[in-house]
Amino acid sequence: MARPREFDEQEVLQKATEVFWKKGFHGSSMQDLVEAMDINRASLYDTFGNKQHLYLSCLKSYHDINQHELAGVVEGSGSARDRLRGLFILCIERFVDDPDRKGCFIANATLERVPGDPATQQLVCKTVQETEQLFRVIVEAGQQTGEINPALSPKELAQFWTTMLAGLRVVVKINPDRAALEDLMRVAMRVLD
Amino acid sequence: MARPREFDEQEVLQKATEVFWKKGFHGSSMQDLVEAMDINRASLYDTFGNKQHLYLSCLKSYHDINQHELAGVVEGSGSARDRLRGLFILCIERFVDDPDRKGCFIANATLERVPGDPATQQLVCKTVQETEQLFRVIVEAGQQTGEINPALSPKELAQFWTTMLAGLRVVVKINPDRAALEDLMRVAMRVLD
DNA sequence: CTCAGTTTTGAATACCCGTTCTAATTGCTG
DNA sequence: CAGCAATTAGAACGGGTATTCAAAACTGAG
Repeated sequence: MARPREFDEQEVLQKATEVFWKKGFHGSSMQDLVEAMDINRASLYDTFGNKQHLYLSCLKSYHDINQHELAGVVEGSGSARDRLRGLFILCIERFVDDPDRKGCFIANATLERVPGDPATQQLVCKTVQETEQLFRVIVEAGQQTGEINPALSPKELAQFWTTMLAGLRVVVKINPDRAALEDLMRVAMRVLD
Repeated sequence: MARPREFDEQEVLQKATEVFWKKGFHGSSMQDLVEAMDINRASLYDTFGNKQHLYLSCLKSYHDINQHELAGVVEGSGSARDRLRGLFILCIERFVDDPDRKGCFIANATLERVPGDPATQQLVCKTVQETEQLFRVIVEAGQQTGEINPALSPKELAQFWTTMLAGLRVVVKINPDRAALEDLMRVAMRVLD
């Protein structure tokens, strides 16, 4: 064999994600990325292809981590309504705790890159479907226990919640206040009655 | 006097808006703008300052047109619920009818430029407040006529609707389907009961 | 008809972009 | 320890970036 890598691929990908997340695709230069990742230009290109490909790798990594975390809440214990609240509170926490106020990387990517970048669009599309599915699982569970009005369409409710979550991801950029965001959630919970 | 301008300021500003709206701030080059506006570089700089300043002028122009249109619906005739629906349907129409799927310029600007560009942030902040105020007017009218549960907080309802509208502005990028968006609106209307 | 005042023109500025190249360095295998 | 193979370093590439400049073109007032 030959000389081994001096860096951990996941580790530097995480650092690149921070840059893209904060500055967007066009707002991040390769110079920014090289400095943040603390690896050489050539290593970057050898390992991650080009800027576009690196961006997608970051987006995928972010998506996987996030979706896994959300799925944990959905599969957790508690009533349907509690798990629904838990989902939102988790997201709100992430937004509010970030001193850089980067919001949601995927939401940012959507508004910057869709339409125009089919690869990003595809990933976002997948994310939306998965998020809807998470909500749907909760709704259907809640309808079985009687917590949620069984006359309502699980699909439409799931889409509503997904939209609401997307809205939070915009609003949080202007008003990153935990209490206000949780108030919003409480109002939105009324559609379940 | 001296030589007069060969172009109409509002007209070329509109063309610049299209570019920024479609490609974002960093995604638009001065070359793109010069070509789209069909004026000379120097004229552009003389009239609009620099790229950042032109961007803000576009954003302000878009904001004014949009807000004026929405205010028209709010001040129009019909029940509170009808006017609420009217507001959403107007926005949905705009999104769905656009072949470029640009979404909402201000939402795009928010996720690309906030935080980091204080001037954009300030304009977005103002827009959010104005939008909330529009919703609030409708809610309070509806509570007087008994269409809307008077026990609910007008402020919180207005914020909820604003968030919902923001959510639509993200979702529409992925699924620009009128029927689906109107379904979302109908679900969201349930919070008023 | 002159000429001051403005706009237009198109080139030029200096710098940053994403990407690639060559050469030097390194660690593992035989 | 020799030699292979991959990684590293840092310069170099052509082209694009936002912005400015000097000169030409133009309009209307005196």
